Amino acid sequence: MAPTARAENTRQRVLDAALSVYRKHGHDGFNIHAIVAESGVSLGSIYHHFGSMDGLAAALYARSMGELLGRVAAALNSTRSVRRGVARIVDAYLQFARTQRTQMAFIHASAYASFLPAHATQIAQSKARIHEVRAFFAEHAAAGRIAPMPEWLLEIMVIGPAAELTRRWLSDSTINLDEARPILAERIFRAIHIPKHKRGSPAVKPSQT
Amino acid sequence: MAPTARAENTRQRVLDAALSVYRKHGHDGFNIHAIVAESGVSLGSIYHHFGSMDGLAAALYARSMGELLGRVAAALNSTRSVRRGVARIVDAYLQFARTQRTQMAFIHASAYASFLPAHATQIAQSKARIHEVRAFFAEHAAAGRIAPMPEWLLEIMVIGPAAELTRRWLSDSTINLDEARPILAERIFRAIHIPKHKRGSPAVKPSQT
DNA sequence: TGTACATCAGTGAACGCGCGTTCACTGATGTAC
DNA sequence: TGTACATCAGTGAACGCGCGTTCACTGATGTAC
Repeated sequence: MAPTARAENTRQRVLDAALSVYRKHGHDGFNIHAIVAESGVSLGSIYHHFGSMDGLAAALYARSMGELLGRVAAALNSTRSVRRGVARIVDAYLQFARTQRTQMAFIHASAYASFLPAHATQIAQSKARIHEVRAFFAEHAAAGRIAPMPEWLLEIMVIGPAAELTRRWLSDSTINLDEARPILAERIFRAIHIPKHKRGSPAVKPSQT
Repeated sequence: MAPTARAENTRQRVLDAALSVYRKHGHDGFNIHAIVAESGVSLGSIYHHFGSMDGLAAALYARSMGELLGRVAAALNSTRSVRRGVARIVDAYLQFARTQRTQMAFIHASAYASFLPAHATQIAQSKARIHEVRAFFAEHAAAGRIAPMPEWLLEIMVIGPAAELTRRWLSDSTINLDEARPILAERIFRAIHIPKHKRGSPAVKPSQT
C-alpha cells in the first residue's frame, strides 16, 4: 500500500467513526476523545491527519456535502425538461436525507459552525458539482422557460423548500418525506416555470433546445 | 415596583445583554460569564432566574421566536387574498431579518440545539401565533384557492424559501434581500395558488369567501 | 540487493483552561397581625 | 403604623471536569546509491 493510500485509509476510517459518534451521541457528544474510542485510531494520529478538531469536522462536512451534491448532480444527468429536472433534484436531495440521515443532520446542524469559514477553501471545493445544477437552470433560463430572477434566487427557490422539509423531518418524526416528495417537486416546478404560451422574448435564445 | 415586575425587568436585561454578546462575540463567545459582564447582573442572579445556561438560551430563543411570529401574524391581519397574504408573510419575515438580524441569526443557529427539546413547552408557547397563519391558509385551502397538500407542507412551501434566503444572507454579504423580496413572494404565490378557472370542487366550500 | 537516511504515520500520557454550576450568604419586598 | 417573618432577588468566590491540544517518542514506508 502506497503511503498516500495508507493515510487516506486512516482518514476515511476516522471520518466514518466521527459519523458514528454523531449518530450515537448527537452534537453534544461529538468530541475528539469519543472519536478516538470509536475509530481505534490514536489521538496523535488524528491530529497528524486533521490538524485540529475543527479540521476534522470540516473534513467530515466537506465529504458529506460532496456526496450530497454529487448525487444531486448525477440525478440531473441528461435530463431535458425543467419539470423532470426539478423532480430529480428534489428526489435526490430527499433520498440522501433518507439513506444518509446522519450526514444530512451533520450538514444542517453545521450551517453556522465556525469551522466553515475557517476552512472555506476545502468547503468550497466540496461544492464543486453545484455548477452542473446551475448550468442546467442557466440553459432553461436563457430559453425563457424559467421566470426571470438572479441565479442565486432560483437556487434558493428550488433548494429552500426541500431543505426546510428535511430540517423539520430531522426533528419531527410525524413528517412524511414520501408523502411530501411528489407534491413538493410539482409545486416548486410551478413556482419557477413559465409555460410556453406565456413566454416573451428571452434574453438569449439557444439555437437548439 | 411589584416583585414580579422587578424580576421581569432583570430577566429582560439579561436577555438583552445575551443578545449583545451574541452579536459581538458570535456563537463561540456566547457563554454565561460574558453575559454576566455585559449585563452587570450577577452570576447567581442569572441562575436564580434561568436555572441554567440552557434555560437562558431557551428563554432568548423563545422571546425571539415569539417576536418573529408575532410580526408575521400581525402582518397577516385582515388580509384577504392569497397573493397579498403570502407577500405580507414573506415581507414580515425578511423585514425581521433585516431589523433584528442578531435575533434571526440566533434563531437559525439554534435550530438543532439541545436546549430546544429540553424546554419544549416554553418553545411551543412562543410559537402560539403560528395558528393565525395556519388559519389563514386553512380558509383559502378550504375554498380551493390553494393546491391540495398537507397543512405542514404548505407551511414549508411558504417559509422554506424565505428561510433559505435568510440563511444565506446571514453568511453571505452579496445576497440582496431587497432584490429578492418581491420576486420570492410572487414565485411562492405561484407555487401554491390555484387560479379560479382551474379550480375543481374543493373538499369544503365556505358559505362566504 | 543491501544499507543508510529521510519522511510519513501512529502513539498516548499529560496538560491546562474555559465555562457551567454550586453554595452560603446578604439585601429587598411583600404579608400577617 | 409598626414589628416579625417569609419569600423572593441578588451576590461572587470557588470548584471541577470535560475536552481540545501538545509533545517526545516509536514504528513503517519510500528513496538514494
